[in-house]
Amino acid sequence: MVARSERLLTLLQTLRRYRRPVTGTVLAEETGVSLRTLYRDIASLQAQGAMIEGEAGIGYVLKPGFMLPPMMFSEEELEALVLGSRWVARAAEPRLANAGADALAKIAAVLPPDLRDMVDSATLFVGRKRQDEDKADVSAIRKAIRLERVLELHYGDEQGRISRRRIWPFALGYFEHVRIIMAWCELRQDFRHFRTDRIIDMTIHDARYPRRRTVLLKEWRDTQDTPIEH
Amino acid sequence: MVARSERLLTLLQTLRRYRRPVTGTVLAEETGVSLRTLYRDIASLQAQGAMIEGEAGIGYVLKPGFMLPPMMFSEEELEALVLGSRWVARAAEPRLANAGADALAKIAAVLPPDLRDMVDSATLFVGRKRQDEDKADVSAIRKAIRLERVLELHYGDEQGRISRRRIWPFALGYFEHVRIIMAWCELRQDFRHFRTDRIIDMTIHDARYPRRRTVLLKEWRDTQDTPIEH
DNA sequence: ACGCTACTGCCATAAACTGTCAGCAGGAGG
DNA sequence: CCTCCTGCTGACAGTTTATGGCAGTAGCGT
Repeated sequence: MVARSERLLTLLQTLRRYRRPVTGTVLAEETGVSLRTLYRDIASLQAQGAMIEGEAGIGYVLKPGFMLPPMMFSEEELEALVLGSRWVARAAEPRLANAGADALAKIAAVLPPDLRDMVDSATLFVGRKRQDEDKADVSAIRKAIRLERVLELHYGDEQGRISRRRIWPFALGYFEHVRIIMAWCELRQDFRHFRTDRIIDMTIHDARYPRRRTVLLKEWRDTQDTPIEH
Repeated sequence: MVARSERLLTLLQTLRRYRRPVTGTVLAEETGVSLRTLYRDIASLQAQGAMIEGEAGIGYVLKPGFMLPPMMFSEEELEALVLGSRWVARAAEPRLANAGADALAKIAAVLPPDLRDMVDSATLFVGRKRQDEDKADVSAIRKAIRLERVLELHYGDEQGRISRRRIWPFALGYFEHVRIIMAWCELRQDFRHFRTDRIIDMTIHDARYPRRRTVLLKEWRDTQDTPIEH
């Protein structure tokens, strides 16, 4: 049942062990299969995206890199990967940054639609490492964003004035040592951001807010002078 | 030839579309296959690590998350993923940080040995985003590290004194706005770090340095008071 | 008790895979 | 130019595997 796919993985491993070109005959012997079948296996791997180069008179070479087998990631792990790749794409040297952007694009390409917009709304800012502890339940905020739920906040602003607001959160950002919720504020009828460490109390309403998170995100981006994405 | 694996992916997609439990009969119809075969397909997916839960009288539910199909990553893309995951593991909120560490472990687990030590030596520090432009060819440095080659530097120190050194580079780090090479310095017979923006000129020698990069890395870690890895 | 459903074993049939043989094409070396 | 080595494709038969239908067991909810 899994004989074939296992053999393909073995073939990749074998191919990676050699640095020099390897002839199909050798590969056929090592994988315990006929030459004809090996050619078909190579074709299968190439069809699946493996960067195998074959030249007549030379042999096969696997371009440097690695093929990840099918892997299960939880939603949070996926978010961590996306977030990390994006950070690399912004913060690293140009060459590595490009690699980060490519990796991100590859992952996003195979994501189903309902997870793909997480790539957009995962985070927008990047900052330093230390995080202050605050009482706001970040996973609850994340959940509210995912489910497009109205969030009611008791919020203290810069002058210490406490207000009560209903907001439509659509993204969560990291900036310096605080987390920031990007949201539409029902009170101000405009986009506002809220520092999670200034949240005194919060409630997630059952009601969905009347607009799509992705639309809010896009409109918010359009209001920005300097686009966040390159 | 790929009919089966494609069907399994379709099955995952279908399973993810529903939020509620779905009966096997429905899934069999949607994937165009008999009920018996569907049970076998489910078993295959579970064997490959998919978190599918089936309960008699209820149906099937896919636990939140996503199964990545086999994907080809270049060495640099892989490095970007590793680097990004590590950053998330260190810098993000605890919950996301754990997810980052988990994702990193999952990837490292399936990496062949020759790529796995890249997980260790990829980078050690994390800093802010802006990078100064400097003339040192970072990819060349990376290559010297990978091949364990002696690197000869014309290097200007803090006081502006120019020295010439042969070093054994074993890791490349990011710290604040500069990149730093971690290396064994032949001149000082000790571990030293070198800012890439202070490199005036450099040459990669053909000679390999006489020790293993991973050993140097481990020894250097042992000399640190505060361990870098958690 | 009843209906619904997940799950397993069995078996005949259909489909895919595999190996052998044959032939073509392109690079390396004489 | 020729020869050798190698990648690559097609055709065919033998083998393996996947599939579907059937029967039966067990768990969950009403």
